[in-house]
Amino acid sequence: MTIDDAPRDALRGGPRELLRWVATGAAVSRADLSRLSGLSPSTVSQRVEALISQGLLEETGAGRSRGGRRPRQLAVPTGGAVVGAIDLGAHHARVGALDLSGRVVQARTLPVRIEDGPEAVLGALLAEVATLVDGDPAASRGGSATGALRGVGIGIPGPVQHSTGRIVSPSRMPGWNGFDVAAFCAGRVDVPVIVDNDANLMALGAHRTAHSELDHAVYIKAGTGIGSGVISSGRLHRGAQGSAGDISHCRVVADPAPPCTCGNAGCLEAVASGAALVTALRGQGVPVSDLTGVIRLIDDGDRQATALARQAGRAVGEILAVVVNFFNPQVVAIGGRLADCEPLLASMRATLYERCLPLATQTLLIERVAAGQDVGITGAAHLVIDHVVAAA
Amino acid sequence: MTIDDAPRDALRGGPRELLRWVATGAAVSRADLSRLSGLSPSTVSQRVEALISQGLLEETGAGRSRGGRRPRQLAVPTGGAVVGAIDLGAHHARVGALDLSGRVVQARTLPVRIEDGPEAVLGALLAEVATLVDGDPAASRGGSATGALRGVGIGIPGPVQHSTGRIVSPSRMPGWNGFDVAAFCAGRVDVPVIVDNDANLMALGAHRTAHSELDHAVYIKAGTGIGSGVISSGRLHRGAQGSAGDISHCRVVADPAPPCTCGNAGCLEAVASGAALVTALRGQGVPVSDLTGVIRLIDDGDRQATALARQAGRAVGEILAVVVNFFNPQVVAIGGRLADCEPLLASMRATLYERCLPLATQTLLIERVAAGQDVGITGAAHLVIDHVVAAA
DNA sequence: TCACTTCCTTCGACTACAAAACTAAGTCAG
DNA sequence: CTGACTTAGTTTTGTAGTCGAAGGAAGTGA
Repeated sequence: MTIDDAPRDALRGGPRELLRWVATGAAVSRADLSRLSGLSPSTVSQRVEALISQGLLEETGAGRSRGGRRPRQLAVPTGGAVVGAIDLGAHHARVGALDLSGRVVQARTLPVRIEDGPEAVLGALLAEVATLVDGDPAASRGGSATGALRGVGIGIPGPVQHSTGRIVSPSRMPGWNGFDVAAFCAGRVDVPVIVDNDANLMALGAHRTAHSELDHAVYIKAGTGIGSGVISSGRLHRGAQGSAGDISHCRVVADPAPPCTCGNAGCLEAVASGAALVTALRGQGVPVSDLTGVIRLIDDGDRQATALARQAGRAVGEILAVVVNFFNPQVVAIGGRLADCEPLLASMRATLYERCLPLATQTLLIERVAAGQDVGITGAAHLVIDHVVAAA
Repeated sequence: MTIDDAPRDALRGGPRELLRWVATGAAVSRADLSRLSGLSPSTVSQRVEALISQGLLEETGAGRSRGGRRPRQLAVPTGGAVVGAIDLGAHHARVGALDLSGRVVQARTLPVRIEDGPEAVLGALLAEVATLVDGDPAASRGGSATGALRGVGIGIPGPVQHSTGRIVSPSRMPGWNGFDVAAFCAGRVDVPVIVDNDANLMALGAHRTAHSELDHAVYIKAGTGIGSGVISSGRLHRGAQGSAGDISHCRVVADPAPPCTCGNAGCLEAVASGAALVTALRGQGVPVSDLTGVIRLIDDGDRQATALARQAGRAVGEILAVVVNFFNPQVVAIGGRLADCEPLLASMRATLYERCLPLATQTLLIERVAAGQDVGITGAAHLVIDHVVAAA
């Protein structure tokens, strides 16, 4: 199924925004919404009515008075697991069932063998989504229209053409090239399936969670691979081919320049990704098997591992410096498993401050992505919710 | 005076867009506009009426029949020089008077000595604008409301906070730091003055002229200095501080890394700008005095100059590769005086194709900015026109 | 001359939103 | 515990923007 881009009303008083204000707790009553959105009370009432009738919003009794009539409290129906989300990683997938507010109701991490191919992997994950959604006690209690699955969002650790849902020459996913994820899933579930790059989903999740008031943001996902997601004017920027944010094969100075899976040498991914760190440490005779091991070594203060982490941080900072000068975002946040790695973060920060225009870093926030391991599925859910609300 | 950002209706059938379609010749009649915009004939008629009554549009008799009633031709009042524009450069300024369609009515290039300070320079240029506008024969003929000056747009070769019109730590403009251009000009002319970075204006001019149907574009301005302008979702992306596109101090690999005016070494500007080429050639004992001389040498096939141009092209390509991977534009165009320098362009292209994700370059256009020396003032005029139409 | 096309306007209807009036339900001072 | 005031939300009415249908204007072509 083909999904067009996020519609215009995303900003400024659209139903989507009303919903989000309620979901985030910024608004509790119709009066709040009226104040926040600038819409007249009558219009808000009308829209709220519509949202309630669609099951996207509900009344939850009266609130505390503020000196007059008590507000009729609004809430996004919680506990109803109505959105499925899959955040596929190199070795694991985070699968979740979320409610309409974007809150995680149920989630679990599953081991994944990408090399088993798309059918096997996605089939198993979709089954798990179904289990999680059905297993939600609230849903089985109620079971009515409100509790029904409304859509599934999927994040893929590689280039995805969001418009078609097709995977395009991924570097670490043998057997997935050209696979039409959306079409495959459409055959298994009868709700909309939205596919996007994992870094994009992280960006969306992090932005909606922590930075919704900022216009321009860049999120780096540093895990086994390395990628980024871009928010421009409050919306996900996917670019012409949908490959925006894919900085993994940007060249960085490194001596020696390690060869990359793409055939070139000195790619950011070959220097700063989790996979690269594992390879490099092994090459130095350190017996690590995976990224977890590397992170443990760094946390333990291992000299070799720390040096590599610093180098990785510098490399990320180098690329990010160009990005920050060019794009001038309000915030740069780093997520993924390497985000908790202090030496990497520190040298990334240092490089950024050293190499950027003072004007660009003057008020720039450089942060860790806060939302933890559920950012990805949160972002996926938001994408689905936006689509559902737009279609309503 | 403070100017807020381009309003929302810029896209999709707003008065601005109608005007532009007429200005570009894409539409000649109300029927054309209806087809192009998707608006109903009645709505178009109504809007056109409003635009005509504001003097922003006029009827110019009947057109050729296409098998039925002849269209009542529409046109933007031409010949009336109603927008002033200044494109300030390091040594010269292009000053122009343009009509509401963005066409240049009168323009001339003046020598400028930036070091004389903002008051002297801007004072002289504003006077010249007044002369050009008044000197327009059509304006003095008609002289009515239509021919009155509606606004002035100014491009500055350094960082500008577009929202306030203030210059922020420019690297090659001694005495200009912190100067409030908009406030200064507001005291001299009684129409809106809009100030922006010169690269942004070039980007806007080039996009409106040649790529108006593309969503995402990057324009490099390579002259005495080096900068870029970014179009995201059809609109100028200025970023958080308004410094977006300022890639002049991104570091590139160069051996030896030449020192930059900013205090660092190896900045793009210190390797690939016109000023850098002059300095480098002089350092090699070649007696050139300015950029014109360098370009002549390159055109003549001088070995040293060509080698430097190639190095410059590689440097630009290196940075641009990151930008293209990150931003994934539909087009990258290079303008400024160095854009006509073949060796530079060629090695930039080569570097770009070598270093970018195939997905990102697959359909990427890499071009020269077409509009010539008037792109800047054209962009400035568009900014002013957009503002005028929005205010109407 | 008549059917048909294209261009544009007029008019009625619909929609989205707002302003004002009104109902509902509370607080608080005396 | 009563009446003035406050806040919340609905209903009613009005207005602006847009569309669709119908129709007038002005042409072409058989």
